[in-house]
Amino acid sequence: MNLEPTILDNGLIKMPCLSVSPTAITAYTRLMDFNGNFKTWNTGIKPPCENREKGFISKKGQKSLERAIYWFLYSVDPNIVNTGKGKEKITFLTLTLPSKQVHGDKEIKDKCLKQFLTEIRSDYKVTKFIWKAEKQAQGQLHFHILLDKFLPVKEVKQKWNRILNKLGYVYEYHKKMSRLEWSEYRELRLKEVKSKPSDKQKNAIRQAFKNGVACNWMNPNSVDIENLRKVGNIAAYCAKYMSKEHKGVAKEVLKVEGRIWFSSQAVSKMKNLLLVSADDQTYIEEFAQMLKAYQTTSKVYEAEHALMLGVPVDQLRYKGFKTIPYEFDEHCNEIFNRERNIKLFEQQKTISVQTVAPAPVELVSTIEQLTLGL
DNA sequence: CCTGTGCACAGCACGAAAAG
DNA sequence: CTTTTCGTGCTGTGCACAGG
Repeated sequence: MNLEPTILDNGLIKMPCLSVSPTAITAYTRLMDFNGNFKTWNTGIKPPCENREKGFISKKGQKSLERAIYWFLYSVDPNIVNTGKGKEKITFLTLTLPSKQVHGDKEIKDKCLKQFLTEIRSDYKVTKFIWKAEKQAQGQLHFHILLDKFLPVKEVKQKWNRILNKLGYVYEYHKKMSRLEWSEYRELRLKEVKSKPSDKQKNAIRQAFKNGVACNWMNPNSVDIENLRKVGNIAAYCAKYMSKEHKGVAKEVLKVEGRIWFSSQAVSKMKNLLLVSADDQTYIEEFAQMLKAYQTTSKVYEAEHALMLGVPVDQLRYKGFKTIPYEFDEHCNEIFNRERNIKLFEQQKTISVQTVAPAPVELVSTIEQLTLGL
């Protein structure tokens, strides 16, 4: 694409703009008049469309979910995106139903998920979160939630079970499990193990039975907190895990009624920074220099209407680029009150030069890999 | 890749009231 | 007192298709 502004026959300008995300910078063109107002390309004809939910996340929904995840992680701690440090500041949990789902998806979301979110907001001061609803193979609704605090599993489990039992899900579990003798329970659990069970697994089952009896089967394992310790690229992992596309035939039982995902307002307002060079070409010129610096790598992707540099802004900052990273900082201050601390960035510089800079130039073969997080 | 468009409505925020 | 529910206003997403 062309990085120079061009004047059209109708007097409007095709203006190159930059969209800056934590992980990439993309150049594209927008239509402007001479007063600096954006104009739309289209003719004002509204295309016919049916705004109906499909039950599955769309391609576009996937993209915005991924973008929300990247911005969320970056706002909690830039290191999570840049170097992988800071995992202890977030929680990635899965909420499930301990017995067969008998209510509609909307009802469960309204009565249980809504209340759960309200409570963790007040109890743990959670302000940023993203949730995604999915169905398991048997059509059981469950939720993945990414949030900005480190939560204690035990408490969260009790909380979720208490809330769930408003609809009777814990009591149903209790009724089913308290009937079982140890031998029956063991048999049931061993069915889940595909290969020959190890001693460790056998012990775990025995312990689970003991725990179940101890709490009268009223505290099922309905909460799972993902252990992120061994995950290298948290951002890519979460984005992939949460926004994974539904494969194969769109089965009716796997459809989710109503909202598929949502982010809190604090996350919703995090949008990519838009840079327009109205009077001078400072931003575009710096972007061109950036492209030059990375021209031999696979970080540059050119499409017909877009030119993308898949390098994190902070990394560009350490490379010595100033203007765009500075604007990006200002933007971050506005949308999530990041403390502007030059010393912090100087410290990061020394760390990041070692952890980020020597990264081998890996082959990015697809646009998906390059743009993950946009 | 990026944008805009418009409608319905999910669901957030917040406060207040009710329930425990 | 704390927890839960309810009411209201309003934000912003999903949807398909248009443009570059």
